[in-house]
Amino acid sequence: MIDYLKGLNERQKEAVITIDGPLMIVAGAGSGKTKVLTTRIAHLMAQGVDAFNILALTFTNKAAKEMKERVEHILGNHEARNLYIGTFHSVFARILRSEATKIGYPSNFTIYDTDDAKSVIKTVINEMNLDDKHYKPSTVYNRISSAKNALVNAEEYKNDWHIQQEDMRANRPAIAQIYDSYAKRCFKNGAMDFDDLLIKFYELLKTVPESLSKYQRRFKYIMIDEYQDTNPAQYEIIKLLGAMHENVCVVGDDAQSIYSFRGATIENILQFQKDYDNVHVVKLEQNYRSTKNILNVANEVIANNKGQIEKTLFTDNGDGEKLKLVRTLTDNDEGKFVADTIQEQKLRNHYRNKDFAILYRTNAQSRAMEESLRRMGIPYIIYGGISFYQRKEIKDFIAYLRLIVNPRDEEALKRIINYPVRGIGKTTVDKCVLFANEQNISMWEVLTRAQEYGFKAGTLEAIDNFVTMIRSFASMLQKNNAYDVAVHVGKQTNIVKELFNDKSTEGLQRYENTQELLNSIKEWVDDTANRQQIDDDGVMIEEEKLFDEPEKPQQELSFDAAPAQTEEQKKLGAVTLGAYLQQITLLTDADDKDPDADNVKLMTIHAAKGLEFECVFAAGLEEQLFPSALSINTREELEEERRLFYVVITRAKKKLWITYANTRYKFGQIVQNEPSRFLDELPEQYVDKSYAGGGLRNQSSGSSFGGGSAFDRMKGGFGNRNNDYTDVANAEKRYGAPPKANTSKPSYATPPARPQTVEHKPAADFVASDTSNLEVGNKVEHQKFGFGEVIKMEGSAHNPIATVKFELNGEKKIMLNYAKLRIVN
DNA sequence: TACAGTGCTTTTTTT
DNA sequence: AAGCACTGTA
Repeated sequence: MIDYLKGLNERQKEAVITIDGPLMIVAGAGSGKTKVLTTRIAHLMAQGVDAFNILALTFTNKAAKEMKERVEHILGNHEARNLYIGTFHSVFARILRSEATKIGYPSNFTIYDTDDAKSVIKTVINEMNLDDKHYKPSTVYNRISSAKNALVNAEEYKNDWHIQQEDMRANRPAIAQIYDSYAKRCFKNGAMDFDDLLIKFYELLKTVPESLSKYQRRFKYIMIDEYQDTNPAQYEIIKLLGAMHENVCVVGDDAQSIYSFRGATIENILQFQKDYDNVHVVKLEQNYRSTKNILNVANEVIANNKGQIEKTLFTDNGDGEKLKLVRTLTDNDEGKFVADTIQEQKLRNHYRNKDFAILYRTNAQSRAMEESLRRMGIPYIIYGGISFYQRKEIKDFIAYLRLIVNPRDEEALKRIINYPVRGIGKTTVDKCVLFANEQNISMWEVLTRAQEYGFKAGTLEAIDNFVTMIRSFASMLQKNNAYDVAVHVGKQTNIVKELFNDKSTEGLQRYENTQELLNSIKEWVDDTANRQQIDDDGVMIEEEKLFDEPEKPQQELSFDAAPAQTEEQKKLGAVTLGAYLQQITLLTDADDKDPDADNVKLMTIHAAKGLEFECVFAAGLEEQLFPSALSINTREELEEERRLFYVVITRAKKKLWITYANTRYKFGQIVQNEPSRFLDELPEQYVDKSYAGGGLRNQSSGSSFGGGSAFDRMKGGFGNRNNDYTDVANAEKRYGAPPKANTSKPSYATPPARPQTVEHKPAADFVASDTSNLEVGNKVEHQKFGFGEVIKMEGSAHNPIATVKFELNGEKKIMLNYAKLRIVN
């Protein structure tokens, strides 16, 4: 075993060896939080605590996986596999899978993602004859979700005066009713949405004493990462689970609380100290991640927030470079600047692609970045946005699988009942739903008893065929693993073939996606089976059996009297389709991307929480965007935006660029934004300001205005101002002369002083030479820098870079793909 | 019933 | 810009 206490500082050591009683670790950014958590788990186990008795809740699946691996590494054995580590949602889903029947759900309950949930809400709204333009499913969903996260059920929602006032004011008084119907519909469908995974688990603990005591006894040590981002539902669950042993350790940083929109509240940190006596508090204030310059800026920025736990981050790291604050004309120019700078940094400082992250406030900002990176041939990967599992073809495929496992899943059923087209159209579906509602049975049941409802012969036959097919699939579940079932379904339904026959580019892509889905199911089956192998060898014992007498096989709510666990099922073990589906919805797309792959990472700041990168670009620092226009109405909202800014700054280890554009596209229209107010908060002594009028690539302007580089265009005539700056004087003071506009185009800014260049006037007949054979010693003429001599060649064949010593302007690195050089000799 | 074309809306962040 | 719902046509 590694001497794990070595290499910890005093505070970290304190946090690790304090194992009994409530502990709160206030961990500043980059203070070695993960290290402390993993070491603490290893320490617990080294002290003889059984891994089965340790529960660790993380914010992402990725963090859970990493934690497991690191504990394993420290201990040098595989005991860590037995730890209960995962996200709140996945851990609770797993437990609920074995306990769901106690609260009336089938053990194969479906997990609805946000799209499914909204779809159900929409159905409910329409059935209530409400206008779904006014009662927008997404608005209603958010409202319900907030309620759930605060442990407010439909009944309480209806009776809460304050909540009702809010809904009245928004002229949406029916939300309480929708909430009620929605909850009932989900229950009837045997489905839980994301929030249900929390509140149903809470309900289980509250209403089933055996379950409460079982898990209280089991989880002797509880650890919670990213505690500042927990919501009241999670708080209450922890409180219940930890009540027996009170060995609850929470780790968080109030300065990084950025999920209040999801119901998270910093109150939980204060409440924690009130709820337990003698909370041991440890502050980790030494930062090991960033340079002094970066950290100083971060500290000053966050100091603008009022309420916070007092702490001061410091570091022994070097000063590092100043931060670069860069303004560009457009969002496209911003993208170009970022791509150019990455290219330049790779060559100059030998960085790899994976050393860079481009972080932004909204997913929509990725597009401009993507285009530039693609044009430069820089490999990148985008996190977030539409995940793989949200693609239509994937959801369709999975809907079949869901229906097979849980025939009450009405969302899945409606999705595929006529896909591929089989003559069960909208009219028929509507009728089925109506019958189902009238008789309070599931839509599936209506289908199985279709002959009772007087459908036309043709329709009846179509329904019959459909039911027969689904039943035949379902009969496979007991003997076949998830992969085999999926392959069979793909073949029999013709959905794969249909996509295969679509020879359009999108069709091809969709076909490939279904193949990828099948591959990933295969991978999951193999992985899971492997882990089972270890069970058989006695290293690991699966699931809850360890603690209680074996439970009675649960009544399957699926198909006509499903038999209890058979030998075959036991042999099949954990690789069932049901088990597969249970985890699939909870996967983030970050989970199946390799973080070590050598590509530039693009993601929102939210998604970057907990990560670190050598070089970071914080993009889009503009009013309306960051801080978001929607979050500037209250101090609380604004402070959360500022914390978000703090988070992005503290992701950087070595270098940080902060960029913003004068104009950018929004909903297909150009909008003009002021620089972000947060830029005012950057202390000048740590920041270099500059202007990138299109970066190095001013020969190939791809900017939306066409013709010439941004810089060139700027030199053109300026017309009338037509912008609506509200704080002109201040803006000028900060950022130089005001943006101006010519008549037809948006305003341009005058750049702050650039590095001095002695202007060179090229000859009238200047013609760029072919520079593919350029070599050291060549004399050249550059359009702007004048005459010089090539002193060094580097870069790759398709992106050569020459270092030229100019007579008047000194040494410059010239990217030959973009610059025009005339070879003189 | 199925598809094609048209107009309309888009809330920041996510399990 | 783009996706979606709705309308009209075959």
